[in-house]
Amino acid sequence: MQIEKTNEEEVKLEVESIDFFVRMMSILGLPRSVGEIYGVLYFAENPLSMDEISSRLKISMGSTSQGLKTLRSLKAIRTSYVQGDRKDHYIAETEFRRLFSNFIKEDILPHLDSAADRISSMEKHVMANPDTNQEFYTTRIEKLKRLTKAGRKLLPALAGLLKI
Amino acid sequence: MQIEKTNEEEVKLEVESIDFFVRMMSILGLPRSVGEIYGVLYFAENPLSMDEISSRLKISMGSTSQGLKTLRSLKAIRTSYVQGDRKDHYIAETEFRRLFSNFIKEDILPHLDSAADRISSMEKHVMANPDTNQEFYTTRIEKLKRLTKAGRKLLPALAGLLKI
DNA sequence: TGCAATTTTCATTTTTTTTTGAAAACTTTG
DNA sequence: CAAAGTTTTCAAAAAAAAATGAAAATTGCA
Repeated sequence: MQIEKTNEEEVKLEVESIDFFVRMMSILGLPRSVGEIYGVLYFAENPLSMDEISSRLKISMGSTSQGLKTLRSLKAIRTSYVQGDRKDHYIAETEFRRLFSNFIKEDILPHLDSAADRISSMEKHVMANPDTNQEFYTTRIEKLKRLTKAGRKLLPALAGLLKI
Repeated sequence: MQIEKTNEEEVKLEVESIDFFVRMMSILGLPRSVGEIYGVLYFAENPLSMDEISSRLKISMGSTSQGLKTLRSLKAIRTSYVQGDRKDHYIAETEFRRLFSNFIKEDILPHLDSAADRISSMEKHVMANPDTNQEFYTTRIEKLKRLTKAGRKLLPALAGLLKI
């Protein structure tokens, strides 16, 4: 059984942490609950179980389970075995570099892949239509190609630049 | 008066373009209509007026006006004067480098600023509470500082790396 | 194995975001 | 300067996203 958080300042710290990560995650387009959960775990000295998280945040078990799933898939948290407790317990992964790299791989690159498909069908439409201003369209399509190519290179590299 | 788009392949190209940019903008958290408008303008050979955009996309003038406002504030489009027409006309800005740089400046950096405030109040709470595991908390706060500092440096530099 | 504890799923509800449409506010020019 | 054309604003409606909670599935232990 986890000891309750009683210290006033620790509670305030947790509140700030939650707020911080809610904002950060919202930049990445992740729902509020995901930020809240990560915020609680980030300053937790011990691994927390799902119902500890859910009751501290006063959010449902359903939301908590979903949020933990998202965070797990981003490898932003990991489970840790706790002696004599059969619940799963969670710890925040604090290597932001890896966290970002997973986010990019999982949430951004797939979009760039589908963008590539879209671009090649644009090319077909321009080819199929010889009597238009081909040069204009071709130039614009080239730009899109360069954009997605650059994105595909730059974004994964970005995480590597994070010296954190 | 604008000549109607009659060519079948051009219409298909426009549809792909709209789809492409709707997806791209949604990565950036921008609403569908913003992507649609940019998508129409990107492959337009001539500047388009607001009602041309709104009727091609079958969206209301209100949405169109809002979307154009957003795109203007990101400097993703610009107005162009058209002889003998009193409506405003719009052209897509196709330098993605500048577009990104504006997005980062406008939509990301402000969040990092408020993050900095949040971190300094975290520090106050840890200071105010001498009997806790100070080292643990201090280390985690340091990480957040490094993260936001890195973000503030890296993100604006990112746009510069886009050779587009 | 069977049972209680724990976690996940998912239809429904709630909340948030986006769009609409009509009125208000501008602008241009006759 | 007034009237028609154009654009913006904003309350209300619609759509999309997220949270709830209860039932179903899974898990671990006796």
